[in-house]
Amino acid sequence: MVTIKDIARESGYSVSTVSRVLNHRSDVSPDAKQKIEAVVTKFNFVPNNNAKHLKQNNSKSIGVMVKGISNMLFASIVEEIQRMIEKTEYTLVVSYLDEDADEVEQAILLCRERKPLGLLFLGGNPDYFKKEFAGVDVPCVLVTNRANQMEFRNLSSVATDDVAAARRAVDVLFDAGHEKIGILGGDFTKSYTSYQRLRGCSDSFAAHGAVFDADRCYEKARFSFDSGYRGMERLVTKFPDITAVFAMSDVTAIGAIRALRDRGLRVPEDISIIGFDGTTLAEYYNPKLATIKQQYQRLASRSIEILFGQIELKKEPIHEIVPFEFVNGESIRVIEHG
Amino acid sequence: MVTIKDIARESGYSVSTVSRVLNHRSDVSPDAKQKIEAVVTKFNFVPNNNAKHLKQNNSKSIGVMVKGISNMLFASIVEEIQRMIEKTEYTLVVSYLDEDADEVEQAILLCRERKPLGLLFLGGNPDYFKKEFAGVDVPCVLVTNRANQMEFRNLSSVATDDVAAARRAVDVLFDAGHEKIGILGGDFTKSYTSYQRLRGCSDSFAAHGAVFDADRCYEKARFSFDSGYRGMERLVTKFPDITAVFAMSDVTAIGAIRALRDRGLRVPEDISIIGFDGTTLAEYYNPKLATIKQQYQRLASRSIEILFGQIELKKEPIHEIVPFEFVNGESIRVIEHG
DNA sequence: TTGTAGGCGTTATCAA
DNA sequence: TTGATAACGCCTACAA
Repeated sequence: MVTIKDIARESGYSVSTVSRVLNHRSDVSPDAKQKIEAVVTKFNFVPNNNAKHLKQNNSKSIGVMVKGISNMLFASIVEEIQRMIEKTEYTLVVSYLDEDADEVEQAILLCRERKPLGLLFLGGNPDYFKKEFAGVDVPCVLVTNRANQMEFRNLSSVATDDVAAARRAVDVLFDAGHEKIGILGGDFTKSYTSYQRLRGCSDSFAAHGAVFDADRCYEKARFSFDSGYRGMERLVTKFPDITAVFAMSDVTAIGAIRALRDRGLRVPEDISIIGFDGTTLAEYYNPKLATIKQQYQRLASRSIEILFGQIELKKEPIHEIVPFEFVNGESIRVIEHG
Repeated sequence: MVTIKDIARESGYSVSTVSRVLNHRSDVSPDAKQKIEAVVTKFNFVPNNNAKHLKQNNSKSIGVMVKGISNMLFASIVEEIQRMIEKTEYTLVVSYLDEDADEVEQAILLCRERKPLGLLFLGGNPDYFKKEFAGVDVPCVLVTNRANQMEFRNLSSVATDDVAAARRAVDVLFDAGHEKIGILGGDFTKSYTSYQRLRGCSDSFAAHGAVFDADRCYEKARFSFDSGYRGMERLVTKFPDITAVFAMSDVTAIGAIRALRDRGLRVPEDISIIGFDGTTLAEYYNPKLATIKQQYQRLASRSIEILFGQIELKKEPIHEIVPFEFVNGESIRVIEHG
């Protein structure tokens, strides 16, 4: 292995001068710079990151805690973040967690082990934050969930307004003339996102003078095709005269559609469905899935900008709302009441 | 920051004894072990990876080079690998590359920077391997592509037989009575996988006494919905009497189906489609997509096993073929020739 | 079974 | 503008 010492010996300069050249510092003569760079190229030398970071006690890395492996929205956001980070000198350390895992506990572990300069949480549960977040001392951004009610000086958030978005989804169903509406969502005792969206649902029910009975019209489903399928089976069994469903993710919605078709029910003729997230998949599915679109590019870019603002410019935390959008598809039937 | 010295001081033992306990070595008295572990827990101490790896000059990590961000098969494989690696003391360093990027060049960079103990290539181009792979000196496994014709003593492979699998896909279309068959695949001058699958197609054409005219029946499409959509538009334009399409990935196939529907063509009534990869998506799509299923769990598990065999047991490279499987769906119409 | 000391490759401090 | 030297936190001979 070729080290900085080899470069020093070969170029005739000292280790310190080589280090200075490597780090693009100005207090080096052009002459030395040029000679050393030539040797570096010749030996194809790349500094040892471990040594560098041991000395500097940081790793120029950003940790990303992703809650839910099958969550396509998060996959898109990660992809987007990856693309942006590539252009910088930072590296990304991505950790995939279970939908219901304790992300803050994991984050604390990650910080100990990898010393990232900042953290991005894709999804998060405020309970965990309140309980343990004091143990995290690097700048963080909570993405897709709001964190404005928690006053941590190192926690920003970039989120969609889940209550309003879910309410909008259910409003769409009511407006299309549906009254027997079911919900397919996460475990709202564990997932704050699911809880918020559930609130949106119940708001919509209330606004339309309907009674929201979670026992009857809510069924648990994780964010996967398979779980959506099984959740829909249970929902249609306990709520047979259902005419419309709001699924809290596109993936869940698609699993649900398949379950309905396998029972001989058509979408949207027999049952209407609206999803959530607005992933590319929704657009390409048959029927094209009506959904609430979260602007994932925007969520990604703002998260990174805010995080860098906190890391490099020591800015104050910001709590930002990124607008959602209803995207119609072919999965909702309008019922004419006569 | 709490270091091994703090633990030593606090526990009354020396740094080396603490180190021994940390590394689960046997030459420590139960007494010392217990006391030290208590202090470690109390202080929530986690060793500094940089220091550890600097000394050991490796990072107990496995690099994964993923060619193609939107490739759902690769995503499934990565997920599976992640799950298996979690149980070991290794960590994963995942690099996402463009479909047509030079993965070997990137791998060499990664090795310099991160010193992984082994490398997994999800997708790869033999040209790049032949040209530069000699520069990689850690054990590697090429996944989904064969590497048996290249004799590197540190390169194994676990693959689906792309030629046979693609041939099978086109055979299925011929057997269903189709003759005007189009192909939607990658750039076969750059992607070896695409090239192999193209060969399988042409074999099938030959076996059925048909002329394979790539200019007419082949259209380029990357492994994304969007690209499948546009590729299909071009294909149907230049080959208007087409009745069946083999798309070299499920994602491409779904993009293609949407393009056809947007032109008022139905699948499978007007045009039949078969995909490739056998991702969960194919199963949940409407119509359920006929596809060639690659056993991604098996590809993942064998890759890891073989890689660990090379790393830890210094085994010889292996070139393994994992069988594929035709999975029927609702996207192929059988034409009765009368 | 335990402790001492040296070194892994780099950067930072200070002196020249 | 340069160079010598001391860290960074950990592991590992080797000695006790």
